Amino acid sequence: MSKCDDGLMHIGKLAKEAGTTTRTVRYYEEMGLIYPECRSSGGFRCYSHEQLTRLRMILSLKEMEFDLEHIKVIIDKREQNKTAGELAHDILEDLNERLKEVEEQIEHYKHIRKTLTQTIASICACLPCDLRVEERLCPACQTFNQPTCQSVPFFHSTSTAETLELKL
Amino acid sequence: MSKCDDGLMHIGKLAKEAGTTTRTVRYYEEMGLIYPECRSSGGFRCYSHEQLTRLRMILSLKEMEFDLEHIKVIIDKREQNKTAGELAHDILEDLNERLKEVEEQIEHYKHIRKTLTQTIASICACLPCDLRVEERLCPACQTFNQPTCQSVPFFHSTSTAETLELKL
DNA sequence: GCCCAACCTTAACGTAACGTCAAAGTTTTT
DNA sequence: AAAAACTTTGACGTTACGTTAAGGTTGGGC
Repeated sequence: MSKCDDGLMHIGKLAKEAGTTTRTVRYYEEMGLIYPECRSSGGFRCYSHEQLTRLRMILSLKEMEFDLEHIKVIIDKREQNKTAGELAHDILEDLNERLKEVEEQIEHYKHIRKTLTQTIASICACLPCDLRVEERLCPACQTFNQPTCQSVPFFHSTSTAETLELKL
Repeated sequence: MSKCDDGLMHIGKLAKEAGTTTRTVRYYEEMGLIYPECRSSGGFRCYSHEQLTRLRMILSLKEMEFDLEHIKVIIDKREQNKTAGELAHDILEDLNERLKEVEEQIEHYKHIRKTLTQTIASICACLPCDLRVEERLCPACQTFNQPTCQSVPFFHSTSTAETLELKL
């Protein structure tokens, strides 16, 4: 009979059940997010099923890419003696805020995609060019913002960038 | 007449022109991405307009969220004595690969958005609940995966998560 | 009671791309 | 020449862990 046997588990089991690593669990402990129920006589961390639930909540929020600081704030709200309705209200704020950020991320990456796509199209035009490095450095092509020399690829962008500032 | 006056500029000017910071420029130098044309007698870095163009290229690629290691590889390709067409071919590979990753990012955040939206909808149902913390811990609600108790909010998810694992 | 594998402990360095001092030297302006 | 503005190197801080390292603990078999 181990000291940690009445429904408790060591860190390895906890981590595996939650689908994470022991290092992560220890780190979360350092950050004040989760603590073992007790320690074995030898110093091993022992966790209850309730801890497992808590860990799963943390990982859930992490999947939404909340940072640990924020996750701490969110799960600590449960400890404040509020009604479930009040708690729901609080947490909804966090989730809605995060939702907004996520939508901004989507827009951000759509913007990147657009720029990339346009740059790719531009550069495709240069595939047939046979000029070498030295030849590419002709005065005409060094004219900024004016790709006057047709056979020498010179991609650029102003601050209202449509394509990347790439010089071949 | 400064030592750095024939069309050259110090690091502050360079950074400002490129829309970045001096710390960033120095860091890029550490990483082997860009070097000053020369140093003043007092040790100040002096950059030419060509360096500025290079820095702009680096920042352009950074906006596409290439890591610096990769950016180094890409801009170093210009030094290899290839034709513009060959170079274009090489760079197109990098850009297309990045494009694919960006599209994955978009899907990733769309997935997060979906989960968040569904969780928000679930939790909204709990807003009218008046139960307090201790009351919420009733045996019925601790039954995993079975929110049998209607007035006690208990949000969960299996591995095929549709909403977050949040327990109010 | 002993042994060994499998597990656990703390400690500490490494990561990416800079931000942010600090203390001291240089350049530019007044 | 003094002061303001700029630059230098150096070094620690950031986030969320991964990855050794060196050494204890547990659990099961004999």
